Amino acid sequence: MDKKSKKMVYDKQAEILKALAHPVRIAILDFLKDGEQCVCHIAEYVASERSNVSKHLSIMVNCGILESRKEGLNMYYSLKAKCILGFFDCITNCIKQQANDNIKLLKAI
Amino acid sequence: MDKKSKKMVYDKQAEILKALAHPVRIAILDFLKDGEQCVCHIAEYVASERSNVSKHLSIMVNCGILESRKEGLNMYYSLKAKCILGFFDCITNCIKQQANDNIKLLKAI
DNA sequence: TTACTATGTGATTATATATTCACATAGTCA
DNA sequence: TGACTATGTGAATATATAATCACATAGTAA
Repeated sequence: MDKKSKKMVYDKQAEILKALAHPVRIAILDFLKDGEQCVCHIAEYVASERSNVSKHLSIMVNCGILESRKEGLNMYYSLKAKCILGFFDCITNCIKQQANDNIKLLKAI
Repeated sequence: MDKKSKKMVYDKQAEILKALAHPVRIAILDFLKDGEQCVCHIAEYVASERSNVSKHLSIMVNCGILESRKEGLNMYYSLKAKCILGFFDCITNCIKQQANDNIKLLKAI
């Protein structure tokens, strides 16, 4: 792959990772892991304004992480890219290892 | 888990995802997938200033994604959390699906 | 129709992140 | 020692992202 194509791929990959890299959006993904939810329940779970939650949701829909369907007045959002749930085991391991390192450091002081 | 603990976990997870969510840092991870590299080679690969690359590297070291070792004048960086490489298959699938959707849309117009 | 509800959008402001440049540090080697 | 090289850091600036509020839209139901 040439340099320009690689740059394009890195940019696109970053776009998707950016769409994941926010505590509110991570909370949403966690909430959606067991199935679709409407915006009002999501907003309640993440304890944030609905308009703000709408924006977070649209960021994730736009990059293909979530999908939505309308039913009456409600919009239901669900996880489209289920493989993303697998990321969190790896991330949790990083966090645990860091925490253990800190404990060791603390004992050494 | 109570709300406060959940919030802490989401924040920490976001911190790690943020550390991944940048095209230069993704390029670095891609470059390091086959083994350690010194800063000068990394800077050359990602085509960015060394001081800037240093900062990107320290972001990833600080959250446990990379580790480093010094040899003479050079610092060698390597991937510590190898499981992160697995993320990119999932992300690439999202990108492919989006691209296919766009092709369908284009044909429909 | 009118009043109501859930959701989305645009403008503004606030906050966080990235880049650049000048300089500091640490190690190498004549 | 002094000149050199690789790397890191701090301050300033530039850019991107998030939150808030007021308002718009679309569907519901009297």
